[in-house]
Amino acid sequence: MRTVEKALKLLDFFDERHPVIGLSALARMSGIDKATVLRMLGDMAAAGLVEQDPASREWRLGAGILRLSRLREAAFPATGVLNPILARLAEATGEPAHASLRAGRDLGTIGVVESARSNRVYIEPGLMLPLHATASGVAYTAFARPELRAEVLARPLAAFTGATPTDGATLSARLEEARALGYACADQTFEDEVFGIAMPLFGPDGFACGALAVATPVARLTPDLQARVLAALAGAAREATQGMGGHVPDHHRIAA
Amino acid sequence: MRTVEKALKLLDFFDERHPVIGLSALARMSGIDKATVLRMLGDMAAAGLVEQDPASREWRLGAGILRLSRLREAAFPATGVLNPILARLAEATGEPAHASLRAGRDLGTIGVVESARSNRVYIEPGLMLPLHATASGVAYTAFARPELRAEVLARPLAAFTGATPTDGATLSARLEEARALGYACADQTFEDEVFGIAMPLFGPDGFACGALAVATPVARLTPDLQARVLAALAGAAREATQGMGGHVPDHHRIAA
DNA sequence: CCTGTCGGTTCATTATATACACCAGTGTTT
DNA sequence: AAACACTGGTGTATATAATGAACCGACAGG
Repeated sequence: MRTVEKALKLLDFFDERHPVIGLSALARMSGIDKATVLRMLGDMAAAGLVEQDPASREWRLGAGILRLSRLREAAFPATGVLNPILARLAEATGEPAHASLRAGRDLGTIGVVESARSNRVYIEPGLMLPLHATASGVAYTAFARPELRAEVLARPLAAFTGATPTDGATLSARLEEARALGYACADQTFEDEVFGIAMPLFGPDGFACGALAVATPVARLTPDLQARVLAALAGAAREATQGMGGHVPDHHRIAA
Repeated sequence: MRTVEKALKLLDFFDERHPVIGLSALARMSGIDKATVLRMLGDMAAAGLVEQDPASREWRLGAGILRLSRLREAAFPATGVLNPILARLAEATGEPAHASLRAGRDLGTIGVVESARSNRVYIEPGLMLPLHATASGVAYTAFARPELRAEVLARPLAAFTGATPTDGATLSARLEEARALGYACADQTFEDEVFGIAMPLFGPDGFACGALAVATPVARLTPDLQARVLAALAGAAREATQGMGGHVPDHHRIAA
């Protein structure tokens, strides 16, 4: 594997449960030799992607990421546009809403607004959403560039729950359904007890660049709630696409 | 040079003036062969650090950065804490305020709040602030870990204006002055006509981890304005340090 | 038609990354 | 106290992965 790719994969070991990681632990997690990991961390630290706590000698994501993030937001506003839309969406539906954009192979969650309820789905910040196993992923893939659809179908499809589509035929049917409806649903395909409803966000080229989604506990899902969510999502997704400078293609129609 | 380091240096060519860059242009700017740059971009795209516009084939910073940024903010809130403080600081002083944190060799600007005035200093988003040539850099370096001070003094000091301190003795005096005063001033040492006033932000270990600064056009700087800025900065910096979980060391006293 | 530039690919050469062994420091357990 | 199991970090021979010149097809302008 390419060295740069390997080094950057180290970043993926940092998440909500592992905000700081020691050298040996990171080497163990990644299966890469300690000496190599250390050199990679040093290189990434020089770019500000990671930084080392001088006291504990543990590593964490670096402030350079915040700088790059600001830089990207200045050129292509996404977070700034999406957050207020997510807030209204969560308010209107009473369930947490989240937005994700293509980042590498999968969708990276870049915005989450929780709902006020106590029993609600928890969406981890920065969670990666697999394209075949989430409502967002299916909604995105269905309206992404055709090459991507073929590529996703060719990949091995990991099972996250018993309901995860793991064969190309099933996934292909889901994608067709999403294209017909204009949105995608995921009934516990990624996490048990969680039902996801998602609509694509479009880029300037008329192809999907991400998704907007609402997640509810299956126990609370009623036809009425689903209808309300869809109505709110449709407006929110259109607004989000326009706000980011995207273009909703003519063929994209929401079943009302 | 290490391959990973070289690859990540490519990210630094993206700024406000160059939000998207083509392959050949990036190769030219970096002095690295086209083929190598392409492979590096591919690896970084797999991690979501960059992405390619499918239409124009040009490259830009990727959405994965937004994801990582959220992840870091969830673990170590900085932007979220600093922005409201910056807003109040800009409001109180009438001049733009900015915050920066250590990112690699220099300070990376991670938050800027402009003032309402028409004639004001413009701070580019994501700008890197050299440690020896800016008020923020001097304030940070003066209160950073001693090893860092030695390292900075050992580096060659680039001149940005005629007033930039380029020899160790001058810089060393500036650092001593900053340590005595508790803040640093920069009279056109980075940009002509710009006067910067900065105070350090402290980490949990009692050493500086960044800086909070106000920039004014030299023409407008009066003793009165400087006093107002210093008063506002002192409160803001203390608040910011505490908000990020840092610890203001006992020896750090602000001359009132 | 010629020319310059673009993004991208190929492949022999070589420079770079790798992993083993090792070191020093620290905290636990015996 | 002594042995042990960790930790973060270093040095170096070996092998792997990075490199860059040449090349390709496409496109734009003169």
